[in-house]
Amino acid sequence: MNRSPATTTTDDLFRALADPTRRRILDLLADHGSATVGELAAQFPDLVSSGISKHLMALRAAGLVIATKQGRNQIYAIDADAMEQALRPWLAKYEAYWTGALTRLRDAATNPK
Amino acid sequence: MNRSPATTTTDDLFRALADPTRRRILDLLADHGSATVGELAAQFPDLVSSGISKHLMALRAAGLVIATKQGRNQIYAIDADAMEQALRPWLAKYEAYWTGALTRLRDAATNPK
DNA sequence: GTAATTAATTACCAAACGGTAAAGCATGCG
DNA sequence: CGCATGCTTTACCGTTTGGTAATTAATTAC
Repeated sequence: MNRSPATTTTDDLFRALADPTRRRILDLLADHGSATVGELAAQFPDLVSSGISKHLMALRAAGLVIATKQGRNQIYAIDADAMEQALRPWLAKYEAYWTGALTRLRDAATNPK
Repeated sequence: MNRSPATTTTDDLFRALADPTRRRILDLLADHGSATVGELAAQFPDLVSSGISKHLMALRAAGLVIATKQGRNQIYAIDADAMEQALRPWLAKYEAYWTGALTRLRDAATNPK
């Protein structure tokens, strides 16, 4: 039962991304690589840690994040594959509109820094 | 005062995208090019048209959609620029993770259909 | 001018959401 | 062992959200 959290639906994805605190958690994980609940909670002085825990559960349920237990800490990290796979099909529908971004991405991909 | 609806914040964007009905409205507009409230409402048998109107106002407030009055109809269409400009900065943070998508986008941009 | 059509607004309701506090569960340490 | 630590779960609360119904406004048709 420790399988991947059932495929992330578009619904799950966008519901999870709707909250600014959850997006900031993702940002922190993206910057930091991975972090424990305590480390994350320390970045939110206005929130109590169980609130962070709930947000993390939401992100985990949406499949955007994975947790690995290490001692009594939970190490959280972004599940890049799941995030991409959930977001890409949706993005694909709108890529046609974003020729500007497409060009920019082509540049970035063709001429990686 | 008919200028672009103040810049769309990341918050506005994701809050607007959080609702499945609003995402489906965007899909319909993306497919159909543009549509009136009535045409859109016809695609949602389970919803009453004032509900659609409210969703459209939400999308408009988020800057994802623009409306032009034509007779007694309102013609809605996606505001592609606003959508891109709101989404791109956020996407940029995660592009690094999605090398697969990057490659695919490079192909699409380099070798347009 | 009057009636019909289209959309937006308002008032209201139930459900979902984000937050806290407190209890519960493992795990590590003296 | 007994206690502290780190995190999750539960119970609860106020606010926001998505929905409907009814009213209002504007435009077209008769």
